[in-house]
Amino acid sequence: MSGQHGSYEEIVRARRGSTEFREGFDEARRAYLIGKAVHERRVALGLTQVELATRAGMTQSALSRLEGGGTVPTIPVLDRLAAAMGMALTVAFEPAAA
Amino acid sequence: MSGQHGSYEEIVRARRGSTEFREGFDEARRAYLIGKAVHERRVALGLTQVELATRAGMTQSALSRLEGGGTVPTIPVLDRLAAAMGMALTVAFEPAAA
DNA sequence: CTTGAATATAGCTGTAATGCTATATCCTTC
DNA sequence: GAAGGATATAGCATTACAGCTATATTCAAG
Repeated sequence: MSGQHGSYEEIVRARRGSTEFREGFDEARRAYLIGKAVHERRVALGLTQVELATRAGMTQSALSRLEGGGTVPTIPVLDRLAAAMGMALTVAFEPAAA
Repeated sequence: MSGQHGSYEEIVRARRGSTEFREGFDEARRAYLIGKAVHERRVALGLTQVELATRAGMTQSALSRLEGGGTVPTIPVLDRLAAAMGMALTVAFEPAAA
């Protein structure tokens, strides 16, 4: 058990510095932040998922998945969502923070 | 010929106002603008496609396709490109212009 | 014109998001 | 607790992007 325990922690420690691990983390955060923004805006508009999804030409299940941070949405989907929420999507390269 | 000619123009005219047509146009423009931004930044950095693609962990062919506006890139790819170009990607919902 | 580097394209495969339908689960009201 | 609305999840199919390799085309220098 102890051998397995040490081995597991070593693996996690090694992966933490790897590009793949970081990308996975960044993607999950990106998905989370987008989902959160959509959720908040939807609630602010007083819409159900069905209503917003219908407006955005998508399914309630897809919207639920998105709001929950389960996927990194495609830009066309985000464009449609933005329009449905009376907003505009900005996708831009900006100077990197120091 | 004239019947077909008129019919074709009517179809185009009808499609122009349709959501599908507009979405296709908006997507193409989105792809174009993103590709243009990447191209300009790459040239400004004095990098070849191979060099930038390598930095961004993608293939030269994918980069060429992207720069040419052939695809609407996924957000993870744009994130990697931004990092490779020393920039940051912004994806945000903003108030719609009037 | 030739050569080599840079870029664009072709054709196929793999992957992840989204769509679809159905259903489970949660939440609120009575 | 029951009922109904809202949301989350399951499982499968479809689609588009990106990967891969190879090659065609373009471009610039000699």
